[in-house]
Amino acid sequence: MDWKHLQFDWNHARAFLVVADEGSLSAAGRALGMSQPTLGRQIAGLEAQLKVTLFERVGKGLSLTQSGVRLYDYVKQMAEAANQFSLVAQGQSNDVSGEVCISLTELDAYFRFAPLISKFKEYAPNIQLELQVSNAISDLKRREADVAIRYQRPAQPDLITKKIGSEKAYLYGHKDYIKHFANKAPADVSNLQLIGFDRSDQMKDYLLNMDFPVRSDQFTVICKNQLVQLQMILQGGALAFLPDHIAARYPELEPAFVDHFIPIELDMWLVCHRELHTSKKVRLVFDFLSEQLSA
Amino acid sequence: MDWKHLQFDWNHARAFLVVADEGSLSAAGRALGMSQPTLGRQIAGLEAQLKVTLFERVGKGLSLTQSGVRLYDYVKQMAEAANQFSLVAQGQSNDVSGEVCISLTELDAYFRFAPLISKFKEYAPNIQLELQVSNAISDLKRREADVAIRYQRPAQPDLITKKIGSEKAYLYGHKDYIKHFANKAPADVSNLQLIGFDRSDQMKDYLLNMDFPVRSDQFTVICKNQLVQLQMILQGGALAFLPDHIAARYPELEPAFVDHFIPIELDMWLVCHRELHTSKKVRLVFDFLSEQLSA
DNA sequence: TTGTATCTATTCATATTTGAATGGATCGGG
DNA sequence: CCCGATCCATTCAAATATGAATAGATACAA
Repeated sequence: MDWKHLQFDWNHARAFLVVADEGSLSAAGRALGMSQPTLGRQIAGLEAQLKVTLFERVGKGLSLTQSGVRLYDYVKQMAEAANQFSLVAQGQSNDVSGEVCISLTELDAYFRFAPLISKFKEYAPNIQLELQVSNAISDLKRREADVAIRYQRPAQPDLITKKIGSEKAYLYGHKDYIKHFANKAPADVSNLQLIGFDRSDQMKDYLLNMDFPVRSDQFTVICKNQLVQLQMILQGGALAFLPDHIAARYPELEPAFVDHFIPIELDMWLVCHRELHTSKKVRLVFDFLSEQLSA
Repeated sequence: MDWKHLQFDWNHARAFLVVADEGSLSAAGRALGMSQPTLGRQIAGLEAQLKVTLFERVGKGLSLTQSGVRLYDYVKQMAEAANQFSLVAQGQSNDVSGEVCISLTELDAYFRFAPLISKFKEYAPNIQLELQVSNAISDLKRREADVAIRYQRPAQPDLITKKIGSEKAYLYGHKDYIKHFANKAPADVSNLQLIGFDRSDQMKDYLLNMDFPVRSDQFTVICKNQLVQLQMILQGGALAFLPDHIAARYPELEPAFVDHFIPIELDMWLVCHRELHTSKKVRLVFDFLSEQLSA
């Protein structure tokens, strides 16, 4: 490696970037938490060392010279790398350690989160994660979990929420089962077998609304565990609600009555207690999930 | 832009990179022109600020921790951007100014150099270039030119040379002319018309060596100017030597007797006087040409 | 084992960098 | 036109970073 060209003051390069972006020494000083004279001297120092005039002092404020413009991109690149450096370093930091509890559904834990664990381990080796896998909405205020992936925006105003995606849920079934009533309208199929979440009539009502003549006795199995539901419809003989991106992983699954069916729109929310947003470890997990799950 | 993550000491990041690469504080100190205690403190400072242990002090020398390895790539990226920054800055530098004289052939000036002028203007706005366009080998020792593009490696040991490519020269002609003796051997074509460089027998001897029965009277035109030669063979009715990459720009040109012809191999050299290699402006031009012309 | 070479860590005097305070300049609005 | 706000440049004392010197540790070879 050739170090000759790295021997200018890198902090001066940062000063250059921030001053260029902020448009004035004072603003840059505020942005970086340094004083205006310091920034001024750093710019002057860089200009002197490079023998390049970077800014034109035009009355109030500074503006980039042509050379400055040409050089800007490179400090920008430096800054982007520096930013990454700092972010990753924060994850590696020794004082970001401890447990963080995440509440999520079986499907998310199984399909979305499981593939991320090794990445997370690299990202923050000192954090242990505890997964609370259930469809029950855990109470973040009581610290049953630190971060949750939810499909309803929580009403409490003191929770921090971030929408990280949306998906559609259809009635899915094995294609061998689906083809029995291909091209038929739901009303023409009498003894459809369904798998329900619970004993509430929520799912039944939703289907009735779309002119699906559903009777309670058609719910062969009631099961809250979505992974089990999935396994059951893979065997054939019944339909269940499933998010599209999950069903897409199984080529043998097909949506039923696509032409007559209005999919359930589900927004995916990342939720976090406001206080915990000041905790480094929780913020790290929150940011990690936000980055990894936003498609 | 978010400046929060840029507020660590960028020079410390540089220290991290160099120490990681050199393997010891002392070596890094030498490489960077700083003292070993300074590097040691910079590393310690960075570790303290990030709260990440970057190195394990293992007896003599330091070795990266897992976190250090993970962070290395980012400082590497910073350094690459910094390197670019410095290189471009050097070109923009006010004290890199003046004239630089380049000696090159007509073909190179016309085809290779002309497309680079605007790029060079950006690269080093304060340098004026003087082109010495001729096939005559200008005497670099007498400063007839500062940098030369040559097709023979100069014998003088006090010249700096760098091979920047190689090309092959064939006998080219207009395809309408070529097709008159397509599939014929050179010996079967009696009155081939050729364009020669000069009155020496160099070209004739070369052809005779390959069993081309060439007579002096077949050299219809003698002309040192290769651009003129090119224009002439484009009109048809004669053949001339031409480097392949130039001929490739003209679809109407085709090489003659490809099966019987051993192309002339030409190595392309960038040549510079040794003393001048200490001159910033000349070094800049030399590096620019070297980078732009090496295919 | 001992000697040599090379490394890191520490000390301390020096050099550099920093920010608060201040003065002077410029812009925009009454 | 003046006033207030905001900017940059300068000054100077304080904080910080630096290198030479030195001490202690480690590896390697005779």
